[in-house]
Amino acid sequence: MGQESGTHVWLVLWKASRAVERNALASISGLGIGLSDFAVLELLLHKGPQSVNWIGRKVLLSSGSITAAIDRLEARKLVKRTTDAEDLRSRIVKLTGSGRKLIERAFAKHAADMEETIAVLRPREREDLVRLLKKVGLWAESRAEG
Amino acid sequence: MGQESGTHVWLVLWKASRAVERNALASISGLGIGLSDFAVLELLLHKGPQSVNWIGRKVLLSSGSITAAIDRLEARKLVKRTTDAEDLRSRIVKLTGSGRKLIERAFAKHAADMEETIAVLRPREREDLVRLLKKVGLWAESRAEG
DNA sequence: GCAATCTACCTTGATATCGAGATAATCGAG
DNA sequence: CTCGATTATCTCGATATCAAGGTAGATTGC
Repeated sequence: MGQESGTHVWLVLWKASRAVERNALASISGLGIGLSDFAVLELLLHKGPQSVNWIGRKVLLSSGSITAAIDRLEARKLVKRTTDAEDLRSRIVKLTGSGRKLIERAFAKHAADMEETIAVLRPREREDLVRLLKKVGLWAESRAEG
Repeated sequence: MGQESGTHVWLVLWKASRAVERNALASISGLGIGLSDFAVLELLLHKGPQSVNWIGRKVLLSSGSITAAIDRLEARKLVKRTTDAEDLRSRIVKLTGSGRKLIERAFAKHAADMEETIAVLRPREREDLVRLLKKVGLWAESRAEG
């Protein structure tokens, strides 16, 4: 029994992530939005109005993708673009009333579903998992940049 | 300090997976193939010739996506479709000589890179991480189906 | 033996994503 | 003040993915 190889850890990580992602998607797709759009709305709900660019960096979308995402959400009147008085290049995105209502509902459902999805793990296990994932995640991130 | 919430565990899992995925992609994109194509070739290398359908299930691609993937690989002469004598509906996919050469090289590089990517984790930590990921992954998978 | 059903694969149409390049506003050096 | 560099956003083309539907071979029930 040798140690876990890098490829094996990666495979397991990938599969687990896919499986949990399917749970997350199922939890919100009923509301007609995908994971990216959900992430954008959730960010606006908890962090308040933000610039397009900043949102894109936070949810790991490229500049092209975040524009498309905001377009989608704006078309459905879930968010609104406003101009920043201080920097005319910057467009500030904020939730509309219906957007707020939708994301509040979606987030509550999502949180409940995610709770069930990781319910197999006991509190101590969750802490361990988070610690290990952060450790390898941060390392991988720094490697990906450098 | 309450326990880790489901959404937080999911967020950390997602970020770690994305970060490691970027490493994996960087490791093989130099050879002109993406992660899906790599997974297909790697499967053929280690499991031998297989039917299109079976490959798709193994690498978690939909029927449309796996066809497109095999088309890509076939266009680059990395794999070849042959007919199965026993079931004419089934097309058996096998590596060509150059396909084998490519994936052997790619896999070696990939394995080395993944080893470095998880090098922050000590053997014991890797085991823990794999155990926890499998636990939550299997659970999430069964939930996604049911 | 043949009709109904199933299975494997492919095709098509709709989305989502990215990267590169375009545009416009801001900043900074001189 | 003005020119070049930087920053924020958008546009466009290419790629990847999925879901649904189509075709042809295989299987089952009668």
